[in-house]
Order: sequence, then structure tokens, then C-alpha cells
Amino acid sequence: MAGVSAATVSRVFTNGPVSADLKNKVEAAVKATGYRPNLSARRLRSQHSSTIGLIVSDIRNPFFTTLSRAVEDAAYRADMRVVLCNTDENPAREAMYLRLMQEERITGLIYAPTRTMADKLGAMAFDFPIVLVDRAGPSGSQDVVGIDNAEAAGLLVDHLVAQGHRHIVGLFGNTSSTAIERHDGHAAAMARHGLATDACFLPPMAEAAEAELTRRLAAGEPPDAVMVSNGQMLLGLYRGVRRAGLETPRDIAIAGFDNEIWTELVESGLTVIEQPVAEIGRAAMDLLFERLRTPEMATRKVALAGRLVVRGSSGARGTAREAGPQADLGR
Amino acid sequence: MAGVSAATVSRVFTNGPVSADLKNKVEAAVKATGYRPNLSARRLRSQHSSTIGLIVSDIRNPFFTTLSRAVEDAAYRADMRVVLCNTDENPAREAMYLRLMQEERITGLIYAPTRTMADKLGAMAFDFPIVLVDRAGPSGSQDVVGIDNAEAAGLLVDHLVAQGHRHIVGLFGNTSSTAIERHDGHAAAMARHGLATDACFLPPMAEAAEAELTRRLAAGEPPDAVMVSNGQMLLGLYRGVRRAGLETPRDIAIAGFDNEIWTELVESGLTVIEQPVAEIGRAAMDLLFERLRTPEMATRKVALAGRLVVRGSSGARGTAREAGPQADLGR
DNA sequence: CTGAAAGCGCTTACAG
DNA sequence: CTGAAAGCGCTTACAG
Repeated sequence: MAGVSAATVSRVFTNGPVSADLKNKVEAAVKATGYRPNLSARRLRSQHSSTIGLIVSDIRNPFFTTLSRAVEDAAYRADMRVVLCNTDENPAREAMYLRLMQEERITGLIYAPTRTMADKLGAMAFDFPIVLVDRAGPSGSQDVVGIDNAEAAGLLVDHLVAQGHRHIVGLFGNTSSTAIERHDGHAAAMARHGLATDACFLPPMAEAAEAELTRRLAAGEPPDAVMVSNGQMLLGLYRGVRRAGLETPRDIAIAGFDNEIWTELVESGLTVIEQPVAEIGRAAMDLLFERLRTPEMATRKVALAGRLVVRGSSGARGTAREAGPQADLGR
Repeated sequence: MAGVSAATVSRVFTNGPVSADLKNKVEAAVKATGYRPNLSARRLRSQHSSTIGLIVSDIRNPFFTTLSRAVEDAAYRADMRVVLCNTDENPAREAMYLRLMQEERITGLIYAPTRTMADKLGAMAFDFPIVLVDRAGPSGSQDVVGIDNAEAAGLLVDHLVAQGHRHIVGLFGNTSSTAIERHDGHAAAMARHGLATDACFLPPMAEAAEAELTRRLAAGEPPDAVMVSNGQMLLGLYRGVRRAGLETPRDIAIAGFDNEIWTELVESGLTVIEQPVAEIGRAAMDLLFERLRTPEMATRKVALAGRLVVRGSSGARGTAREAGPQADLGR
């Protein structure tokens, strides 16, 4: 319709060398017809998909929500699409989505694997690079971006001990390497303080954490403090405390990971480790692009710092709620 | 490698008619080579993309987070992918993503447009059906799924009036048709009660709502109650109330839309309209599939019911916090 | 049931 | 700068 060859139209759309004259003709025809190039055809022919895969356990978890937004923004800036998958911590779904990624011929993958899959990843062959986020595989086997989990858990323990707590129970998720690292950090810090460790692994869900707290309260004396390894479990823990009619930190101190919005709004606030989630997403994309440029580069582990946010819930036992530090509403 | 034609391999992958013998050979070869079909090629040749587009303003808004999860689950069940886009309420980004959707040759689109784009949609031609969610275009021009916004806003007003409030300020977003409908419902209900209307439109963000409340408090007497049109604004409103050192409902009553997790955890809870978000997502997918089956079907508007969740924040003025209904932690 | 052949809509050497 | 031709990896009538 523009009276030019398909090759010329293609050059107009890919900013190839075209005379101004023909370019105008093509653009006029494009406007008139509403023509849009077919991305499937382009991908097939050009052999690059300009697509980033993102596999997380559940987009409704605020950590992954924020992460996905950061990944999408970075992809948008690089003129790439992202295909997002939720696995619900189900290894079978993960395997399925990994296959899908191969069928999509994605450029690269950002992935928060379960422990089960993380262990198998090394034995699989993929045609694209993978950067793990939040959760690592066997040491050194994959690029990873996250925080220093053991250190962060230690910060929490140190803080609770400084507030006078001695019996500090740790509840940790049972599906991710991250929860193990946090457990180990908890155990190491307790040992450093000469305190006995009391911890267990649970499904990383609110219900499980609430049930475990309830069980322990029914069994006897409440511990001085309880800390948990993610935002979902912190929610369950908080609900359990309230349902038991206890008050923090008067009757029990609590703390956990993930500075979710509600943690600062509730009573005098909940003490948490804040992760630089958006930065983790950006760093993962950066690392992915670097890996694409330099495939032979040695495997990297990027650990950003977690930040301890002290609020009322972790104060000394016997302290009234009002005596805790005020929730910080000013950020 | 299996000693068969490409056509036969294709038939194995698409469950076409193949003898058990050849099927086994192909499957053995697939296992040995790790072969995966190329989706771009398949889409190009078969002329269907099996892809659903989803365009929302910001995935970090819990409404859209939950919506996207419901859409993805439904897509997964239908063996389709979804491509997700965030527009930040920016019409230029919306236009860009609509172009992308055409280039992807998506099967259908689920879309929460700004008012600006919703008005233009009728004049544009797309090769795929569109179902709007949460926000409608000009009446009858597009399929829509959402709640009855005017009715829901009326529920909130009726409830506040029943609690003895008279001067009920309404703060509404200024980018969506939804906020307009909620405004109109507010105005109509106030009129029904013989009360003067006091409302304004703001950017649908926490900061804007907080600033507006602060401005009004500085200007004179606080109103009896303030209601807002979404979760972000409710957050800003709540922060503003706390920052002003006020207590709900003693000094001021507040209420709003979206039953976000923190609204039930805060003090004695915030009164809200709960939207059946996951159901909205499923209904939108159902409507999309129906439209694909019956393109000539008359345009539909599906309105699900919003549910009034009464909590402490909307009680009578002068009531102490503790006198409000207890927050419901039991769901 | 099976294979040879055509063709989806692009991009990319290649020649001019 | 421009076009004719080949080909990316599939699927799908068509014949057998």
C-alpha cells in the first residue's frame, strides 16, 4: 500500500537505513491502516524474544508484589516484556513454568525457587541465564540477589536480647533456603549470647504461625519473645497474640521480617527487618543483563543490607504498650 | 532423530492422531534431546496466541494484586499466558501498552482504564475483545465487571448517618469512572437524608488524601466523618487522623473502600466496603471467554455486590475507642 | 495414520 | 538506500 517492499517497512520499524521519502510513505500507510508488526513473527525470525521470565511463589505476598513492579519497570526501560508466574511453593508448578520459559525462548529468568527446585536447578540445562532472588541454591551454583539473612536474623536477636528477652522462640518457613539461613542466624546469635535455641520450621503462612503460637501458649508459660521469618508469619503471629488477649510488649515481645504497611500502623508498631525489595529487583535485573553480556563471568552472590526497624512490639516485658517507642508514621 | 516427519512430532505435541509406535519414538527423542516447541513459531503459524492481556494502574495496589492473581489462575486453567502491564494512571503508557497488546496479537484484554482512555476506547478498533474491570467507559460501550459503586457508597453514607454523623465529607479519586460513581452515590445518599454534600476529587493516592484532611483540620472544625473512595486514600486518611492526634471515632469517624489487611488490624478496625476482588477477576475472564464465543452478544455490565464491613472507626462521635465494635480477627 | 509441501509475518544477508 | 529471496520453526490442509 505504501508502494515499498516489506523489507523497507521492516527497516522503518527497526530504525534501519531508509530515505526520508520512503519513511514518510510508510508512516502514512501505517497511520491509515493501523498496521502493527506481529511480535511472534519478529521473535521467530530475529531469534530473540526480548522477554524476561519472573517466577515467584505468590504475587499477593507484598515482597513479590514490589519485586515484580521493580522488575517490570526495569524491563520496560530495556524495552522488554515480562511473563509472570505464580507457583504457590509447588515444585510441580515450578517445573511446568520452567518448561514454559523454555518454550517462550525467554532472554533471561528471575526466579524465587523452593528449596526442592533450587537443589535440582544445577542438574538442569537452560538456554537462558537465571538469577535467583530472595532464595539461593547450593552455594555458588547460581547468581543470587537478596539480603544477608543470617546477619539480619542476628540483628533481630541482638535487639531482643538488649531489651532483656532471654527465651526467644524462632518460627521459620519450611520451603525456602532463606528461612534456613535466618534460622541459622538466629541460632548463632542465641549461642553467642549464651542462650538456648528454641526454633521450628513451619509452612510459611499466617495460619501455621498463628496455630504454633496458640499451641505453645496452651502448653504453658509464654516465651519472652517470638520472631518469625517472613511477613505472612508475622501476620499470623500478631493475630495469635491478639486472639490470646495478650499485649505486646507487656506480655510477649514479637518481631519479624518484612516491613509491610500494616506493621507500622498496628498499636505502637511491630519491629521488623526491612528488605530493600525494589533494589533487590533492580539488582537482579542488572545482574541478569551483565550475565547476558558476559556468560562466562563467575557466579555472583549479591547481598544487600537488611535494616532493623525498631518499633513498640519488641520492648521490654512488663512495659505498657504506650511506653513503647511511637510508631513512625512520618516516612 | 526419531526418524519421523516434523508433522508427526507436531501431532504428538498437539494430541493429534499418531500411532502408539511413532508416539513412543517421538517421546523418547524428546526426552533424550530436551526438545521444547517454540511458542513464537506455533503462534505465528496457528494464528492464535493463547495470551490474555491485563492492564492495571499499579500491581502494588492490593485490589489489582488480587485481581491479577485471579486472572492468572483462570488463564492457567484455560492453558493461556497473561501479559501484565502497569500504567501508573498515565494515559500515554496506556496507549503504549494497548499497542503492545496488538503486537502480541492477544486473545483478549482485561483492562482498568483511566477516565481519559475509557472515553477514547469506543473510537479505537482492536482485533481482540476487551472486558473492563473496576472502571467503566461511556455507558454500554464496553463489557464491564465491577461492583455497584453508587449503591456501595450509599451503604457507607447510610451507615454513618445511622451512627449520628451529619457532616460527612467525601474524598474521591480523580482518575477513574469508579470514583465518580462513588461520588454520585455519596451525593445521592446525602440528599436522601436531607444533608448537604461536601466532597472533592483528588489524585487517588495516600499523600493527597492525607494532605486534604490536614488542610481541612487546619481550616477549622473537623467534620463528623470522612469517607474515601479507595484503599490508598483510606491509608492517607488514617495517617492524617493519627498525625493530627485525633482518635476514631471519638474525634472523627472514618470509612472507605477496600478491605485491605491493615484495615482490620488497626485500633478497633476501619469500616470499609469489601469488594469481591477475586470474583471480579474470575467474572471478567468468564465474560471475556463468552465474548470470544459470541462476538455479537450485546454489551454487558456485571455488578457484583459490595459488602459493608462495620468496624470501630465509624462509631458515634464522642465514643471512646474501646467502645467501638471489636475488630473481627476471626475470618 | 503419515509425510511432503506450503505458508504464517517478519528480518536479514545479498546484490545492486 | 532499496528490493527479491531465503528462512526462522512450527501447523495444517492435502494426498496417499
